[in-house]
Amino acid sequence: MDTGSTGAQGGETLLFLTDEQLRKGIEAMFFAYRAFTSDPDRILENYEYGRAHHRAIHFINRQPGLTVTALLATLGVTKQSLNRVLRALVDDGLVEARVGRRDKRERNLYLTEKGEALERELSDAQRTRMRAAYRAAGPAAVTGFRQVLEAMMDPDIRRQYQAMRDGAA
Amino acid sequence: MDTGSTGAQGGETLLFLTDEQLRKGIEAMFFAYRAFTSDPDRILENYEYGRAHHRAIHFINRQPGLTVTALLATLGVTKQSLNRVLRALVDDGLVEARVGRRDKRERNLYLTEKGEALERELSDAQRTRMRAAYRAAGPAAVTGFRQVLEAMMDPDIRRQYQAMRDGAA
DNA sequence: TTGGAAAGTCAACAAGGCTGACTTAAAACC
DNA sequence: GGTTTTAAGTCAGCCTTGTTGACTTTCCAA
Repeated sequence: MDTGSTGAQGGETLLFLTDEQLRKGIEAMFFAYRAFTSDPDRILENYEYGRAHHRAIHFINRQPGLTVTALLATLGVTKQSLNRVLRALVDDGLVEARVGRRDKRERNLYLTEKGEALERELSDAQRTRMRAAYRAAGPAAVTGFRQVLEAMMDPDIRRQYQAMRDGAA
Repeated sequence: MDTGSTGAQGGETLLFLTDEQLRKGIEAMFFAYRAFTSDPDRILENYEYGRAHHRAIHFINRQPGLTVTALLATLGVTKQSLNRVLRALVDDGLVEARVGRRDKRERNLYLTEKGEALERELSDAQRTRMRAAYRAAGPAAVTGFRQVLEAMMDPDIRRQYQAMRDGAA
């Protein structure tokens, strides 16, 4: 039904596109992603937070002053779901929601010092693993890694990702 | 605190290990993984199943006859959590749990034809995206992609992954 | 001045994790 | 042969994080 061994343009067999190769990639994604989230998860247990809080903190740190709507779009969850998380972070003094200057309906989100401290703790753990993997695999592998991941994203998100990539120098 | 611009052994600056590069990698993982799971998720909505059922089906298909304990170790969840999922799949006739031949305490898990049909539907969708990403990025990128993901896994899981990789030809 | 957008909130629900306690059957050990 | 351990299964209850639906307040803009 789906052998993957489709004849290539140049007549070359695309061995890296066989079903078996694709399955390996699928499993690698599953196992690697689980490892990737495990370090921050362990840290978050000590606080009263979960993965959802981590994601909010990450993107607020990344784009300080972004609006709730923008964060909603980035995270891909509902307003109600994000609100629960955001309220906890604001109440606990990790995130500040300032009334928009141009448009007073908007809330611009910023990390407080306390929020930045947690962000650093979480991202340090995550970067440590990422750094070890990058170092083990080497620069060429890292380029390929990023290329495949980008190609896998939905186009809208890819644009957003690339804008963020180019923006934050 | 953590500039990432550590001097290399050869005196060369490791640009691919800067904090910024690592953060890009972290975000790429997040966005790509979400896209990666979205196709099967959409299909599963039509049935009464979720991501947990998909994972069980995937690994039973991959290693037919594996025991409940082995599946537990692969998925990294509790017995109670898996049981809920597995019971539904057995009751609905997608998975068969045969009493072990050597050890009658064990249950060897197999997909039924119905189970295989759903597995195919799910993995077709996931492989279609993976194939498009692989094709867009090219063989060299795919090699790098797999290398980084493997390096990111926890060692125990990596061994398990590699065994599965080498086993299923 | 009125329509619509941004934000926030309440309530209820579902999936899928978790812990703890306990049973049954069978293997393994002594 | 009796005891201990292991594999599986189950019940109950809890938590996080997602969902829908309904509704309010504020405020920009046509």
